[in-house]
Amino acid sequence: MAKQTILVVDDEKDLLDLIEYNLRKEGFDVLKAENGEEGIAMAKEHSPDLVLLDIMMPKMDGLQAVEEMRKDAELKRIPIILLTARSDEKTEVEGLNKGSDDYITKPISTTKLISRIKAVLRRFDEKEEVSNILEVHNITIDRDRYIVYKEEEEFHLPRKEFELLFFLASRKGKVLDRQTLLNKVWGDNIYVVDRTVDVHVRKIREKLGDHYIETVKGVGYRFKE
Amino acid sequence: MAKQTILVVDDEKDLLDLIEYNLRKEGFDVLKAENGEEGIAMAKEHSPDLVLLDIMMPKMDGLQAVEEMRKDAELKRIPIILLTARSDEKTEVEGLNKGSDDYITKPISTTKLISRIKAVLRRFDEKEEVSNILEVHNITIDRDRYIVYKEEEEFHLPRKEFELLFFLASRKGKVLDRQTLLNKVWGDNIYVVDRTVDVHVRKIREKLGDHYIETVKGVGYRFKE
DNA sequence: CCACTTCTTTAAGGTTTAGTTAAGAGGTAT
DNA sequence: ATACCTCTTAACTAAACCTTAAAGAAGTGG
Repeated sequence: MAKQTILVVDDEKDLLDLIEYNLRKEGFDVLKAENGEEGIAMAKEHSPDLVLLDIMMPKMDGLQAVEEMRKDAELKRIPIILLTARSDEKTEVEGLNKGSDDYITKPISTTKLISRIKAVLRRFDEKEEVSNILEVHNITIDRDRYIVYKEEEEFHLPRKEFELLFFLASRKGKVLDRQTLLNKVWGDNIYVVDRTVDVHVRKIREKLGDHYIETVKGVGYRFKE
Repeated sequence: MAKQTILVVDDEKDLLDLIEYNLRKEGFDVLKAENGEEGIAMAKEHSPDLVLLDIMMPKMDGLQAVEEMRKDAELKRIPIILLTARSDEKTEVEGLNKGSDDYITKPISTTKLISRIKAVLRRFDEKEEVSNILEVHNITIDRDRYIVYKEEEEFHLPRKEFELLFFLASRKGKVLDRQTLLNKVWGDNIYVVDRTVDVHVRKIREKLGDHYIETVKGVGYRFKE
């Protein structure tokens, strides 16, 4: 699966870096902003999967930012977790009322932070009724089961091969260059040489036959229509 | 859906009334008890959908009450949320170990209380969606009795192994990653390392054979279809 | 048809992930 | 108290997977 992006908004640089470090270690992509205004601008530009928002900030405080985001059509469905210096019931209630999805008090335990983030993301994922089953040509790619079916036969591809196939198939017909594939399947900040894509394509062809993924020389690969 | 009933057990009458008021406003039915004993009696009589339990109480304290409930076949699957005067890591851990499902510290924010209650209920609803008796392959998993039957043989799995098996079996075919399993079987706010899942899977395989739970490397586990 | 670029294929090595074992902390039952 | 469970963790092993480099094949443009 492609990496999920988290926007962290906090005016304390040190904390920002600490959180970034921990989130990246968990495999998230991280965006940083140092005040509410900047945060909102960044959210609009990058559509992160979740926003982690400090309440106490200059320029525009966290609560205001929550309000802003909830008013904005583009942003209103992005989950928000608020951070605050100490447990402050009043603010907390206010935050939750304004539309944040969870609330964490400093000092932050990293484990707790990560698990809350994942819990919130999962809750949102479950809401989306996206089908995880693709049927193309004579094969079925079932992402719930991680199985590819082809004429009664089951193929259990390793994760990267499966994700690559799934991604190509979900964009059937469109030519995707190697960099795009790397970004979407491997993740934005992961550096691997682009030949890696070729090798995976080869493995897929080896298993399923070569009539599914087409090479477009000089550009990339395409799942045949 | 019919109204869900919540049993609130607390010796402070004022708080009891306050909570009742707020729960009713949210559309719950409310039962009240003023000590552990009374609470348990009431739980047996009315089978509430959730119990909200103060830890500090005369007669029988909250932790004892949790224990009692977890031992009782009728009551053992009713979710419990504990209330306590202040954050106390030790008691919290103890409470969760004894089998409560969540933990809230006073003073209580109404919003938070409601949202935790709904979260816990949601988790349990998901579990209850399926019948308590699953028949898959040649085994029967009976969650009313906590027994797995396999060709005339009975297997009494420990709680966690059982719940894990049950959860996997109830989502037969779907690959579930470790984090999801931890959250659904162990609970959202409980932090254990994900290798714990592996160990439990191993124990299950050891007892029932390894043809039920499949590993999907890099992703998670799946109950074979 | 030659030179050049881009892809394919192979195989090895390194990394990541899962399996396994054992030990310790708690709890429970005798 | 003692022995026995259950759950969790750490540490080691084993295996699957991913990545890379490099050599050969296939296209492409002059």
